[in-house]
Amino acid sequence: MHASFHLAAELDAALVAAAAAAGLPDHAAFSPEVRTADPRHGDFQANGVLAFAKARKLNPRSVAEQLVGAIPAPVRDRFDLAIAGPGFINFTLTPGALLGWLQAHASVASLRAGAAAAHAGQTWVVDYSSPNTAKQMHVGHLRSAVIGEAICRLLAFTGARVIRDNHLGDWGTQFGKLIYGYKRWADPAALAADAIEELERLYKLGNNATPDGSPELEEARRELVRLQQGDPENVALWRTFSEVSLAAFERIYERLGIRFDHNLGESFYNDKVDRVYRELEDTGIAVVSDGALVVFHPEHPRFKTQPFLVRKADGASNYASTDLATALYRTEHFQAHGIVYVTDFRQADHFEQLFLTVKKWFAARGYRVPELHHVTFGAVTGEDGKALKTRSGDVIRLKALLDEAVDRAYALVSAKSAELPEAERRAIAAVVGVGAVQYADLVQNRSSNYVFSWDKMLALDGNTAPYLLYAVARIHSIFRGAGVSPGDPAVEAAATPPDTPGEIALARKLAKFPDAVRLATESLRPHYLGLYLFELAGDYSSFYAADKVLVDDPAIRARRLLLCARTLLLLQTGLELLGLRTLTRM
RNA sequence: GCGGUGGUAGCUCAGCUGGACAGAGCAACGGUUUUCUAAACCGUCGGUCGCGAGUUCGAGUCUCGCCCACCGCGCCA
Repeated sequence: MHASFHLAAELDAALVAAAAAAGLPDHAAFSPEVRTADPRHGDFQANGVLAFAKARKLNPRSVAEQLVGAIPAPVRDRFDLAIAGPGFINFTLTPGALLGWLQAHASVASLRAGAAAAHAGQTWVVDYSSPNTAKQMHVGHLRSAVIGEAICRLLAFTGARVIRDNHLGDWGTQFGKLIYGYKRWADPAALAADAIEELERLYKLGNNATPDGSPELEEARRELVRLQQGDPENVALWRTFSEVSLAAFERIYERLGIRFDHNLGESFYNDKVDRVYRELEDTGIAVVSDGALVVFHPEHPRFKTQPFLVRKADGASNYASTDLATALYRTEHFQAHGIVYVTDFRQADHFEQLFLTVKKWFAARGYRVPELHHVTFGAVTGEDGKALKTRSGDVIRLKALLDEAVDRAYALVSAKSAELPEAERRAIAAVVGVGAVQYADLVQNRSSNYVFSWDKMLALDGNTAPYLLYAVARIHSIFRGAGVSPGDPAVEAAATPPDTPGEIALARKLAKFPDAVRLATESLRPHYLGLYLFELAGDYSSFYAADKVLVDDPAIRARRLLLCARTLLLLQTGLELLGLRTLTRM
């Protein structure tokens, strides 16, 4: 049976064709707007008829009737069609069509092939995590890393070549203070034991010892100048700071399933900012103001007076300089079609100015202008509602958060599954604990702030990773009991169409996976996929409670095993897209 | 002052870019296991969608005004 991957897209195309076939006036302007529907009404719904008819003073219901009458047979055969309300067209998959869709999409490769059209042939650079070196990662660093990685995986799944770039904060005035502190108070034993902890201590000492206007601050500045001029001792120190920091970051990234292609920090662009200054001045985009090189955007209500400061009055670069150089490098060297920046909302102005400047600059020089997206997210705040800041004293270390999550998961798995050997319980706890932290960040719409709370971030029931992982584990358990592998072709060929309410609800949910992926990717909001997976796991759990899989009737058994196999495939694929690992037992 | 984001059930949050009676988790209360993993399932309770106007066949969603919270706005990143 014919079974396109993305059913909503197929219906959209069918309605456009039907509008032409029915000879609707002005049909080229008709946009069906097919989307997933409330299950009470159907699987998909065309909303565009109302607006189209209304604008042309036509009767919406009669337009809908003409469209329905002109829908081609291959579509009509697979959906129950209904016109409802003022002029919605509802499409409900028939049981046979559900079976066809499930049988047709049996592997990750098949899903990927169906989804890959969205970004085929494109290269996307994702700039995420990007911590400052010589500092521990704390809970405030979690969101960028977790959301960024999910976006990378979604883009790759939908066909893009993805370049993961960790734009480290490895350059700037803070290194003068750190070197100042290091040269006076470094403790070799502490460095050997926990280098980054010691560097953080030394930075604090250096920072406290160099108040504004003090001779000590002048000395710290001289250390920075020496570093920038290539003084061997300071360069060697700086290099050590970076290596030590990166090694510590890698241990966190490994636990979160993140592997960067590049760690091109700010220092990498040191020798690339002069070209930025030159081209911005040559094109007249930047001007000198109060000694600094700045960009104004006269067409913008605010940025016509609020400057984008690309070079400081003392001639030094800042993050605007390096971000401009970075955008150019990504466009020229990586041939990026799109660049995604995953940082918190406080940098919204910066990126808006950056994007405006890049577009003008690239257009003036004839460079291709990539798509530029700032993926913002809210801050993680303390109980006082204020953002957690690196310098505000006792911030919670990311490592400590993950450790605590794993500890709590271990206690739970030991209580629930005491019969499992300890090593396996440890392994399960690592997946469940870290997954719970990742999922907690991914299931929430990223734009709102939230107050940090151990209990919230480490919750293990409700809409959380363990709920999804548990559904996966139960499916594996069924296949162990059945003695067949998920996706066994002989079993699936014997399947009959879904029949019970539980089977049908689950099958209908499965067929909407493409919409969830599309929505999450287009909007760069992974929580849409997270919510879908939660609903899918819920439908599976209801089905599981209502309909026993391993029954004697071979046809019923086969179709339920098909549903189990496909739920497993989509849950595993979806969780992997979010950056989570899965389990076969828990 | 200008601008950004947010304000939805007791708590934490969704709400697919304007669609059908506003949803979920937690909490509270009640029920389900001699049957594939009860980390589950089923049910009950619970909302002036911050406030007020407006646009629309239709508004939690768009426009305007106001209130509250957090944040940004020239040499930190």
